Amino acid sequence: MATKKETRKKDGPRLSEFEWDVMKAFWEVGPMAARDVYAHTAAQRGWAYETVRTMLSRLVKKGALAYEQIGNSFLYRPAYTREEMTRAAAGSFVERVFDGRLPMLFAHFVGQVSEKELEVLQAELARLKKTREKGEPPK
Amino acid sequence: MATKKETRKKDGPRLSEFEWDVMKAFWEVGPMAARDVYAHTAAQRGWAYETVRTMLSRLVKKGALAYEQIGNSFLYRPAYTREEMTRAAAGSFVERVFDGRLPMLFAHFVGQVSEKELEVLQAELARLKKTREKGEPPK
DNA sequence: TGACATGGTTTACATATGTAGTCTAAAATA
DNA sequence: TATTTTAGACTACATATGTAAACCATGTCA
Repeated sequence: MATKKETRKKDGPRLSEFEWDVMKAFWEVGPMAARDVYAHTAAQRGWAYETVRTMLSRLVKKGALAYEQIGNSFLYRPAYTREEMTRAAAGSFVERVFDGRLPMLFAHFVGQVSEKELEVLQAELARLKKTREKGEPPK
Repeated sequence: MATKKETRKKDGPRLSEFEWDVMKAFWEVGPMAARDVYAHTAAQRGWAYETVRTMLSRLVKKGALAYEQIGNSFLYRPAYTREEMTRAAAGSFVERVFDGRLPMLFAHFVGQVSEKELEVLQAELARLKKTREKGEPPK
């Protein structure tokens, strides 16, 4: 292990389950106005427009979304990348469920990968290993 | 199991973050009375005894803990194995954060494994692959 | 047998979350 | 300019969660 002390990067605020859905919509389609979010999520979630706006407000309040005014319409966009948010969520998940032990996590999930995913994963690991052997710090 | 539909004892109730801590204590040390849980968790969490008991009550109510009376004392024990609970938590996590795509999950975590873990993981994958090639269904 | 331990039940209270409505201000558009 | 669209701010309300106290029943031990 390169470093022992996990440096707390800007992992962003914690998102609730449904807030994740909203954020994912943003990461998928980019900046949106409230109406777009409504169109995008209500279709699958059945949310009322007002509910979407409450979600947006809360996300803005907790700093997960930024917005800029374009004329009368506000354009919201994620204040963090999906990777950053994912890092935070993944970290607390591993901590909570697997006591922070990645091997436990892998042990749990490897059995679920498909044939093809397995091969992709193996290739990836091989590549990662080679990268590390070359001394290049991963990521 | 005669019926086929059989409500396949699903993966247990959803646990909150701190409820996980309580459950982990049980999976680690086995059945406990309230005061044991208090001794075990309060040390690290700073919970009041009453708080521990509230946790226990809620966990019983949501079916995560079972208990049996032994004299005056009640002995609580997990109603699900850690594996079952983990499966549920892991499933919803992968769904929420990685859209249910395991490759995304692996892509996220492989970069965090240490050298040694990497090798162990590779070995495990190789073994898994071989197992599958032999036609044995995984798990 | 009476105090104490132990557990149950109930209550409390703040924050978070899911789900939404209302009322208002400001901007766009007819 | 008047009407419509949008966003904002405030309000609502149930359930969940974190944290705990109060009160009650009953078994246990001195």
